[in-house]
Amino acid sequence: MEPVTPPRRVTIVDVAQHAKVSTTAVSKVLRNAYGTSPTMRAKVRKAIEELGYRPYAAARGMRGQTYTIGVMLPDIRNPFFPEILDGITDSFQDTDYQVLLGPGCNGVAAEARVTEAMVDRGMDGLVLIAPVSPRSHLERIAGLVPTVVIGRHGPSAAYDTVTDDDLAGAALVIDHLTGLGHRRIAHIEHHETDPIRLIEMPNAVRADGYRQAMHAHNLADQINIVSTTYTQEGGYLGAQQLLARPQRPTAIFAGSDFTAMGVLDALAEAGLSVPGDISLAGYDNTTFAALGQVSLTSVDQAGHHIGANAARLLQDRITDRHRPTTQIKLSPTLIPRRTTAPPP
Amino acid sequence: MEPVTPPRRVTIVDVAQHAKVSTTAVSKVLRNAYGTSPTMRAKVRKAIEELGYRPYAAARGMRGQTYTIGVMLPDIRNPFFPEILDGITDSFQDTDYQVLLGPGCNGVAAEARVTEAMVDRGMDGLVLIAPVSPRSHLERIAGLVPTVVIGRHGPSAAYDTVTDDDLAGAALVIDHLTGLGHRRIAHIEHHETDPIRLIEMPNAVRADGYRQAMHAHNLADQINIVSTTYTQEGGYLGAQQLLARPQRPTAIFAGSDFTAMGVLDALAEAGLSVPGDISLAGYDNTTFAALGQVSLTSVDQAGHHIGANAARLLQDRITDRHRPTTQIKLSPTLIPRRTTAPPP
DNA sequence: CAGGGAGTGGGTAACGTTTTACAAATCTTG
DNA sequence: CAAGATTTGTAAAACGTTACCCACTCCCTG
Repeated sequence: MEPVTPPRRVTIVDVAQHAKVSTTAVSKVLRNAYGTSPTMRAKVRKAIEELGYRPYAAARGMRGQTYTIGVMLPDIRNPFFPEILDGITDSFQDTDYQVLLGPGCNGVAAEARVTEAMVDRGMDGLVLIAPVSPRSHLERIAGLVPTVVIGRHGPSAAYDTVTDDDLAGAALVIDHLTGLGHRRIAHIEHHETDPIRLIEMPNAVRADGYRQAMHAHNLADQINIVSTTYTQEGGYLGAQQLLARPQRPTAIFAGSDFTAMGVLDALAEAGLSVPGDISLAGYDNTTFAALGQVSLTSVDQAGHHIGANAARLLQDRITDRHRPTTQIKLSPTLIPRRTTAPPP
Repeated sequence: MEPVTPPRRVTIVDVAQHAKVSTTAVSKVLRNAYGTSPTMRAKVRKAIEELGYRPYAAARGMRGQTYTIGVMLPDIRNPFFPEILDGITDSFQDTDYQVLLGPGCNGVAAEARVTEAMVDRGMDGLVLIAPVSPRSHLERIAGLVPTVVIGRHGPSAAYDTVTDDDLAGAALVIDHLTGLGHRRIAHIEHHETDPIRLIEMPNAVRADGYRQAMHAHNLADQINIVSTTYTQEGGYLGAQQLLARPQRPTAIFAGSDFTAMGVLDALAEAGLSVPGDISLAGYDNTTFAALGQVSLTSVDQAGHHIGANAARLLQDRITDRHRPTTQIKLSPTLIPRRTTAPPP
């Protein structure tokens, strides 16, 4: 019923014969290269159309280009990443490049596997979203393939970066809460010990932003941090710890929306109302936060812009590998919702 | 500072020279092919290790295999797909295959672009998750590359399929609701007109399951369907329509969790309590449903199993392209939560 | 001891595209 | 109209890997 063997692919040679030109000519037309007359272009285009020819990426790869962009994203479950991804894919929409994703990178080993696989597949450019790999690995990869890193502070000579201004984002939250009259504002952070990551990882920068903003509002004595993880469970445990401390905070700044979800669970369990007893703010403005039942005040990173900028930087670097690297920092905005209100 | 040009890749030739064997020998070791002595394997392995050699996928692709599996997923935002994806990637974890994702496929044109791109890149196998493309396109692709289709009912001679038993899933919901005492149970479906899709698409099968289950419970006269889309907005509009109809239902079966979120918004706006005034059930058991603030009764498709089965079928088909096709249907389970209760 | 099978290894020709070098044809310009 | 410059097209050589075929050595069997 179905063909026993898949039909042989139409190649550039078939096109050349059909159009009665050389294979070189076809190749030139495909790449919009120099040295083609309008007449020839027309002939070749017609032949390509009639034969349904499509260039074979593997063969192209052998000569240097695969027209493929690899995007590594750490956790496909985080509803913040799709925004970035859309920004990237939209930017490559009208180019010859195809974006492919490397999935499920939780941890250094998995990231290494995926990035190496992308290099092995001859990808023309890489976007690494919020990688946790050590800097040395990122720089090695960037030395092999044009690379843009998203969500990692600290400049590099090897790769361009695009980040959210997490320092400013934390300040937005504290400004908002102090504006409402809060003074006892606690923070739940994602635990970090490695000295380089304390400087580069967004979670560490957010915690730093919290401290700086509290200082700026003369609330240094109210600084109250609990250190868990950016997960629902981390938020749950973190909130429990906060409630066990002597002076109960009137507001909690959770480092991510995921964390905030866990906090909500813990507060409900403790019989506390939000925002009646305690105000709560998150970070990332995920789909969760926008749900009517949740309506969580959160910080919106301009995800689409982040992705679009990364795509632009990558295209620039592909055309000129030796251009000096760029660092772009994008400003977040606060989305006030129903989980924040004046203190009781 | 950084190397001006990326260093030339280590090739199989370098390895062969270093190990003092032929390139053929190296290739054989790499592929665990027949005709290698333990001594030679050791020599080659050592050389590979010392030189840090990695096979170049593009070159392999020219000879037929790229060791790459492509997964097309329609909407990265749907929190149900990660489960499937994990099932797939876990299954390929310990093989030489690398899984890559094709992103952002909303619509027939985008799906065609991504699938073609995957074929062009010489992928060894494809998994298409809930594709909306016409059947003819799916069969064409499957004729070129081993393919497994997830979430599309109806058998094909060209590709294997793995689906949730949506008929049974709908029955689970109706059984649960009638068991609680409900009789006026309405359903919000995703609108579908194309005759083939009415048979093949999961949303259509769910609606059908609703009808059949209502019949089975002698509630045929209570069948009450509103036709919108599987989105939050679709749920919102659908619920509004239902509330405007003469007899208000005591329970709503939303075709997806997304839809249910919109229903919750509309009910809250109408001043109705859940489950006090109206019970609500969704489908997919997404992360949303599990949130403490939402706690939505939903149907869980065994996502991980779906993915794992798809991976297994794909590997089987790669080893034997002419094996007859298989259709696997997996049973869903109901997860009762706090949005369903006896009618008022 | 001839014949032959099993176990090892290597030589070589693809695979489909782009790049480099160059020949032929056409156009400028003094 | 000659001499150079530009345009238009081609032939052939890579790129890194694998498949196919052949050669050689043992060792077994009749």
